[in-house]
Amino acid sequence: MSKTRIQEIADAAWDLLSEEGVDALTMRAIAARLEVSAPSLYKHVTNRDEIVALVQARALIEGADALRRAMKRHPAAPHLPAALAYRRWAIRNPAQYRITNDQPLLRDLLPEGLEDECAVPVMELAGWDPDRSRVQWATAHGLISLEIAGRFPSYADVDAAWTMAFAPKA
Amino acid sequence: MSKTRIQEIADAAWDLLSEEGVDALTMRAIAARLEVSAPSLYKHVTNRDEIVALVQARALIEGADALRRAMKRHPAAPHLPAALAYRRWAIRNPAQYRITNDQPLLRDLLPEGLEDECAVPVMELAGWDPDRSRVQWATAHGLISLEIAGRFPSYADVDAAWTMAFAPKA
DNA sequence: TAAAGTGGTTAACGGCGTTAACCTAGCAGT
DNA sequence: ACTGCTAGGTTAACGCCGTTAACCACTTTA
Repeated sequence: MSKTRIQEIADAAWDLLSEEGVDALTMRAIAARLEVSAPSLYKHVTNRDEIVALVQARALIEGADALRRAMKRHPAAPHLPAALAYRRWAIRNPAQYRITNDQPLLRDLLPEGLEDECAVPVMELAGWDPDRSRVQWATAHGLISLEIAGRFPSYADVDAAWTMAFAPKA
Repeated sequence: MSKTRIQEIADAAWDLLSEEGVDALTMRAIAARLEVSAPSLYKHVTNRDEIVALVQARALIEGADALRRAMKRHPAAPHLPAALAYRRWAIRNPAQYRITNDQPLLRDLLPEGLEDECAVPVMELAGWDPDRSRVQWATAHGLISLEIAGRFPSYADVDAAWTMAFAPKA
């Protein structure tokens, strides 16, 4: 059973983001990667947003997986390792991170329940306190967003900030 | 002494963002607001980025001012009021917030030293600890960014998250 | 008075998402 | 074996985008 064409489109979009960044994600560029003309993409997808949603779905899943793996590896004190694993994933996939977190999620086009599923690990880390989980999520997201946007000066010790934010308090 | 044309362009861009959002900030729309053709903007500005930079500069200043005013009003316990004032400003100017914080700052086009100036109030709130200031900045930015992007469910108590993040610890 | 500069104009280019119209190969049903 | 449908391509084109080129009129300056 080979890859469906939609999967090939999603993969091409993902690779394009990895290699050339957010602005390179055009219908024509995706099509070129599949050696096909741009309009033919519309035989498989209703519009560009549907492709963006495929990317967002994969990004949500990969981010949550990174969190879960780190939590499993460090069951005693998972906070900092999990946070750093999430950061690592984001810094390695900045275009995908931005396309899923710096603009509205295309909820209508996402698999049912996916967003909630991916929030579970964060909830767990926060001891199922919803306010705390939102603050911790926001802190991680803020640090990543500012780092990706280049808002920290080059001499900034970003690791120290993550440690301060997520290391168990004495 | 009347407004310079560049100031009129910056104001038109600002208003356009307020009224129609990030995607509406096109050269043609700005020009239309000034009842002028799009190419004539290039007599005053070298490209669109220069206009974006004007918006970013104003947003940085207004955000920092909101912080400073709140700190002055609540000298005893400034953290939460300052954070909420910053949030309030951002939520009222979401397009401007996004254009200056969700993409790289156009540093080359910003007034010299502006970025550092605007970071001062945050530094002061963090007791001049650079790591702490970055964490607090990131937390506020993360909460705002997620709120603007609609990532919190409608039933979420966002105020409670801000209180947890910024209220003086017992 | 002539020259230079200022701030407009229209036409146009290449890139974008998207639509319309068409074509062709493969398969299904009679 | 012929018919007709469908799946998945094609090219041409539209209206938007940022931007450039060429031109023009008015004002200032030498």
